[in-house]
Amino acid sequence: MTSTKEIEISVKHRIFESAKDEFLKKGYDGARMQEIADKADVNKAMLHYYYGNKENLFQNVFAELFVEFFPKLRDLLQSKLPFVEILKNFIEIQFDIIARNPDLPLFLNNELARGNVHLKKILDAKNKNSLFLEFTKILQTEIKNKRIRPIEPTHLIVNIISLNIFPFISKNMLLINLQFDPLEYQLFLESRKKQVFEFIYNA
Amino acid sequence: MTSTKEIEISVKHRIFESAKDEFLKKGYDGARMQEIADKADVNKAMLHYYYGNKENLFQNVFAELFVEFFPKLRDLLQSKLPFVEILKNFIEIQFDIIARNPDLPLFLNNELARGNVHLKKILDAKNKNSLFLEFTKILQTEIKNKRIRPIEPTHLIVNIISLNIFPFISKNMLLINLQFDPLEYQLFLESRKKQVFEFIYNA
DNA sequence: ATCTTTGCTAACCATTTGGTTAATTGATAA
DNA sequence: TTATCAATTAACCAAATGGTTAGCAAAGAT
Repeated sequence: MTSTKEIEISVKHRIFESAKDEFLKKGYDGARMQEIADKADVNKAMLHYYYGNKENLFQNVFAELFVEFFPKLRDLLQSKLPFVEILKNFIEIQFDIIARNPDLPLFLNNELARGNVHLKKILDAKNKNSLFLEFTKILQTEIKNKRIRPIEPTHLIVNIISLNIFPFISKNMLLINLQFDPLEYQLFLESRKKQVFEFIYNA
Repeated sequence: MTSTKEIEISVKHRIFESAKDEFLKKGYDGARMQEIADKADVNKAMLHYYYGNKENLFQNVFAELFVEFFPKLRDLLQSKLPFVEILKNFIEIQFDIIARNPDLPLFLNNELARGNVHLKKILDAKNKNSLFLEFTKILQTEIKNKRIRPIEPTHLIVNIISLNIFPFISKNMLLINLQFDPLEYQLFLESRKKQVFEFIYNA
């Protein structure tokens, strides 16, 4: 029934998923090849058989993590929707993407801080004609036409990203400082999307 | 001139500072005892002589990192200043503390994400009668007296923290996404304190 | 039937890394 | 002067960890 080919895909895929878990949770340094193998329920030698070495496995994993990230936001910014709608959608789309990958932002910042050159290259490339440049232009037009309060576009953009991403990056700090239990935290996140929009809109 | 005692203090202190650097930069897993010894210009055995083992050295380091953190903010919240002043000072004090320890937030979130139990304990303890609870009370009073726009206090607090801390945690991402060079980033940070206050105040 | 290729495993290897130890130095006290 | 004790070092050790290898088993090709 299971052809050699199917098995190959399945094992390779299990390794990949397991590695993704492990790297996201523990970072490059903390991740253990043996642990990845165990979670994928394969012999450790299989990791090298399919992916050569740790570094390469790592790169395979996070190269995939970006595929989803940018297209939706780019489409939005090029649409002709009214500004409020763009703003609202921008916040929501970004929020949803991150909610689906809650460990990603902390992971990325970590690897960058660690000086992961390869990751930096990938990001630089993805970021060629920058989303934020485009957003900046839209904001400048709005400000010139006095449809929104004057603000340095860079700051506004950073504000939006901050408000959206920070609760995910700092999940554990928030749990401690606000004395949330995990359920309360969940509810908090769910009410957050709307709150962030309102907050930005008011400011 | 240099008595034995002075040397002891000096060597131990050099180890401590070096370890702080290394742990903040690389995290527990990434930090290397040899590297710490080299940076402190001492024999590796000295680390164990003075601090026993890696775990203990680590705990010594980050236990100290909190001393400065909370008292100032607590004093502020217990003062009788008008709300706007409290808000303004809260933002500024928090910002300044973090600006002086820019690597700390990322480090903390990391260690918590990796399940550092000891760190969690320290934070729990420091956080006993919570700052944020106190701030929440102040906010509720202000809202009841209709001096500020109604908002869930938790969200407002998270907003303030987000806006303040995120640019430090995500330094590298911002450098890439906004295509800043380090100098521009520096200037950006300096203008940020005021911007954050205005933004919050308007919202 | 048999040869070849591919997926897979156990056992092994080399390096790194946290940690130890025995010996040395140098200051201080007797 | 000598005994003592803390500070320091080089050399070493054991465990962990990323990586390799020789061989097996089963599917496909000839």
